[in-house]
Amino acid sequence: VSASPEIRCVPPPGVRPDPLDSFGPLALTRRCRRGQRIYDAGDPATHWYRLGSGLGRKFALRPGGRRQIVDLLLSGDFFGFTARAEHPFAAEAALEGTVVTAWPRRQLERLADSDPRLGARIRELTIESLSRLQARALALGRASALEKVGGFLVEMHERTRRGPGDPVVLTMSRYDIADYLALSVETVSRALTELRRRGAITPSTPHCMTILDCSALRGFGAGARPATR
Amino acid sequence: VSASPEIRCVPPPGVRPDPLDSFGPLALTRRCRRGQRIYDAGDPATHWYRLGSGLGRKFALRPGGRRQIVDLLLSGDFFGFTARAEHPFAAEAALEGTVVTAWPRRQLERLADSDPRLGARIRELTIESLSRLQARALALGRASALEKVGGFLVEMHERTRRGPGDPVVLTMSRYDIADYLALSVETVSRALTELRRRGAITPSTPHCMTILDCSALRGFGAGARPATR
DNA sequence: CGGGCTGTTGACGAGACTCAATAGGGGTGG
DNA sequence: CCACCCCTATTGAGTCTCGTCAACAGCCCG
Repeated sequence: VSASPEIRCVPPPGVRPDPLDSFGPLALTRRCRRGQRIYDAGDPATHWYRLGSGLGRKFALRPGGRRQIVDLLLSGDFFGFTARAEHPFAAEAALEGTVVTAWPRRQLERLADSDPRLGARIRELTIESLSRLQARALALGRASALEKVGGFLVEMHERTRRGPGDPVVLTMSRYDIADYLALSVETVSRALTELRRRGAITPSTPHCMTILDCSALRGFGAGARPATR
Repeated sequence: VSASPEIRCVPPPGVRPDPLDSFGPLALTRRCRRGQRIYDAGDPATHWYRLGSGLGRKFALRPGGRRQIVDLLLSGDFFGFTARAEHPFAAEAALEGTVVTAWPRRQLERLADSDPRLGARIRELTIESLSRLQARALALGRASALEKVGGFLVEMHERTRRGPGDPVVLTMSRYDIADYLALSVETVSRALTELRRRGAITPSTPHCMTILDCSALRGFGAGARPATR
């Protein structure tokens, strides 16, 4: 946990209250610069984290030098859980001023043993994280680039908890999207252009667009193929 | 939980003892036919499960009719955890005679509140499942088919806990592998042929092969590409 | 004002998917 | 017990998507 200005006991704004907040004295909140590491792959997994605001990315670097983003972290997302003693992936802030809260893992686990409410909350959190990753396996398995990007827009719209008519705000770069979907940047860009051409989205700026046809986004590229059994 | 012959309090053989086993009276163990559903997508998530022996698959059906296997379940794997009230995916036995144990979720959660050891064990299980899915996101993100299939062989070799020189036994069909890696059956078959041709594996039967060059399997297709961004 | 970063678009080629044919195996029913 | 058939696995040929290389425009920041 080597980072810049540290603030104690500061509940992040805009996030619903949490049983974990009652353990404020244990928590350590800090503000990160863009690209700043929260932890590195191989670091001892001493803490659990929650992203307060901004954007984070959990990723691995492939032998070829290519980056694979395993999970994009939005406000309220918990991360850093691992069964092993060391983090298998790295995590870093993807935006300037990203706020991250850290709890010491050992102490929290001890407290959970005496406080069922905390224990249940932690189970809930890991299961939520699990659901996110399952959805992710599905997204990565999608056949076409159009379907991947379309599904990504819907996912982001849902995860940022915006109304049906509200535009999606993509705070991450095209490179982040590409590495998240295992596509090239050019393909992501082309897919967005194509979705626009087909009238599924209307972009105002490159990082903000309105979803016109949500169901189309989900189903694009899903050509009727017979089920392989 | 609508299934054939039900056996109570039968600890599955070949699996290490578990705190959960002390709740035998709660558990319900059953033997499944090949292709038999354990639960369907949309079913109320009333139970947690462990696969005793055989093989299971957790999957989703895409609009196009294509199947995406979200997780392959091996002996000892726990599954069925979800944050929601309903299972987002379906799970079924992939082999004849697959043995599955089910615990009622509500009761287990109540017990976990009073027994820290059980609570910790459940946390551990979900986190293990989490790790498996993260590794999966990585596998699906791999670029080439050769790399996907190579990585799959290594994953199966590790997960079945066999010695370095022991052959990998693939109890699942090529279709299962294809749907797991989001490839077509033909591509999987061709990749295996190519790996054999390159001397990375030596197959005895279609479902059993010896890994000769493990590091090659991992790195295949990882052509040196410059890091995006 | 200049330089690097980001985003978009075009041209080209490699790799994966589809369609198709064939061989082997296991299970079922006659 | 045998024969048939369906399921599984493999291989070939053609098409098409996506990755790569390249060029270019806009923007922020120094």
